[in-house]
Amino acid sequence: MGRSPCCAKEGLNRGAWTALEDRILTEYIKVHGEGGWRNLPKKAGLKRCGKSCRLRWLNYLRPGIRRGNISPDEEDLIVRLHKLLGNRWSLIAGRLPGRTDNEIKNYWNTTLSKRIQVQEARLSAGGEEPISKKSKNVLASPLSHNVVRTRAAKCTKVFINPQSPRKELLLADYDKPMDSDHQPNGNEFSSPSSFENSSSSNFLVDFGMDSELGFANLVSSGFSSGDQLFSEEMQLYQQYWSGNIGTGEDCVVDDQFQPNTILNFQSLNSLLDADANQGDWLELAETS
DNA sequence: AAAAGACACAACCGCCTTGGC
DNA sequence: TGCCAAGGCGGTTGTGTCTTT
Repeated sequence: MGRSPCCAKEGLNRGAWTALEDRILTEYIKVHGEGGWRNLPKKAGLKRCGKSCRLRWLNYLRPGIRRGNISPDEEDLIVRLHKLLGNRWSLIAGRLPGRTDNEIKNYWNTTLSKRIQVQEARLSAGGEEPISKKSKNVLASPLSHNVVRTRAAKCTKVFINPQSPRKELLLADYDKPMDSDHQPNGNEFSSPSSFENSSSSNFLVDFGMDSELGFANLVSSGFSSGDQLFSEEMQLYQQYWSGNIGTGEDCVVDDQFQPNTILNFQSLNSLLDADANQGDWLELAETS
């Protein structure tokens, strides 16, 4: 009944890893490589759950891990990315070389969320009650009004409402706040304009890509050097919007765009530099 | 100096997604 | 197409350390 546990718990070590266990795991992975976590403990001679081995390796033993001393720049980046992505720790960590999702998550929950809370409390003149341990989880949750939900929007086609100007989706439009009550469905990806018009079907994007991947790559590829965003795919996309690719009504574009294809953001830097509501312009549908 | 409370972070848990068959 | 195993992820807990009283 129910899900079988990842491993038998009996006779396994739990809690903090010893130096010896670390060495065994490191040596084993050096020889055999990563993967096969379930069988790894038995093969390596570790009395640990496979998941535990994986976590230990990814978060602490893996080469290139940086520990502690999160710089102000990194901190700033975390705050911005969290504002945009919510608790997508792995995505955030992907933008911070050497940092792990677990470390960032911990840092957020113990330090940053509180600091932000204090800052916000100062801004809003009324004094707020001190942060209790119980309120931590609330603080850690994404700010719902401006978090980009990037999950599961598989796309293979682009549909354009012929009535809509092609460049309607350029960044200028995204300055407008989106109707937060709007609940997109299916594979819909709507421009703010379409939200404002309560016409969610004006614009559908289906790029044959995992939008999460696309956005993750957007974040990781262009964030620190905004103009890099204008990759080949970007140029293709721009050509498309300027009418050089695809013609006619309800243009269907297949295979023109690679997974990293993104909308015409001027740069992610400017995106993140803008005010707190900036994240509102993008919302990808969650599949239900 | 000791106890209590707060903090920081490593590790665990369970759900979800993905890929192979 | 459905099932299952494996991997990945985010939330939560446990515990050692630090700070305050």
